[in-house]
Amino acid sequence: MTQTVCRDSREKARIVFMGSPEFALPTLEVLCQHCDIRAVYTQPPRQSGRGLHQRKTAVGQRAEELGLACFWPQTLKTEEEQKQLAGFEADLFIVVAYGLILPQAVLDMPVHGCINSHASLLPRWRGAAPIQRAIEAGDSHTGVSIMQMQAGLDTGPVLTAKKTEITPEMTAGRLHDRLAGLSAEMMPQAIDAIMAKRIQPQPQPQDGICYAPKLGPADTRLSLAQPAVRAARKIQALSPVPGTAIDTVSGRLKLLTAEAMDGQSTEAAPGTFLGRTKDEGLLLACAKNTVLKVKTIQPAGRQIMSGGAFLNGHSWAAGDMVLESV
RNA sequence: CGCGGGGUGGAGCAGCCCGGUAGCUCGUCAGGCUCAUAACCUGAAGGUCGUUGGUUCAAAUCCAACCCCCGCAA
Repeated sequence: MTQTVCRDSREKARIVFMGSPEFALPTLEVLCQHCDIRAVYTQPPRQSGRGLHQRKTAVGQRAEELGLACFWPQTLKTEEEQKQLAGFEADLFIVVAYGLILPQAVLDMPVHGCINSHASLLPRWRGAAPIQRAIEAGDSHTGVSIMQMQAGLDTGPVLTAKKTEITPEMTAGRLHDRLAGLSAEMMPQAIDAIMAKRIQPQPQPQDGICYAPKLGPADTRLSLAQPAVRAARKIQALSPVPGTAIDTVSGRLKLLTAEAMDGQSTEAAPGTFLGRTKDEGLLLACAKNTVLKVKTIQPAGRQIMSGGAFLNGHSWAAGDMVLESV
């Protein structure tokens, strides 16, 4: 039995997998079959969530369930950590949303280098929040790129990329799942190609570079003093987590899905409630006479519900200013 | 022991402080009005008020314990 495992292992690429959030899970699952995973690296458990308990990362948790050796160093800059990492004698490091910087010494460690899958069509949206920023910007499409890692932030030459459409109904959550799946689909081929040296990584073009800064506190508050189209994109870009909210006379409302009402206009000031739609939407005035249809909503402390359901329990009348004056 | 909100017919809420007939908006069903309708009118069905125990003549309401859901912050 042990011999069988050894024989299989010789044929499979020996890798170290590095990743942290859910985005990396589908790829981890696939590689579990396709490679000999010598070790999994992830971010250390942190206090998080309600109650501030120590929580493992999604990857840490899954790796444990899969019976994989799992490590969560604070940094890879120390000699000690690097020595351990080198001990796995991996052909390749696979990095998917790991969140720790790999020092040059680590990048140089595996025979075939380090490859990283990134949720955008590079060089567009390098950085921390490519999925959200692509939706927020109103991009018509995005994708996944797998690149050979370099020291810079998502600057390495691209091995392969796959494109997918961003429809108006797309939320960050759904796009996240789609791209996470794409990454998993693409990775085995990319690994085979690089191991066989069948692929020539293409340097990223100098044109079209842009960066996707990580989400911050400012992103979780929505201004209606912008056209409905922009507000709707922002809502979809932050949905379902962390979500973006407005403060109303009925408390804080996280807006989870919305669309701009192209055909409609209003004279009412931004923040005015304009009525409900037959399909359970809630209409709000935005800047420049535009109208926003909020489809789903989550009041603080409550469940997610449709705009119409929310209105059933609140006596908002068309024409009311519902934004809480600051 | 981070801070906080909530569990009431199918949905969203009020009632709780100050115990005493189950309320509102919507949905569903039936009928009516209408050329017609997502509009309007009339009527009906549908609830162990999260669970268990306690106090009381009487508990959705007061007390205790427990279960479940969620927001903030990180």
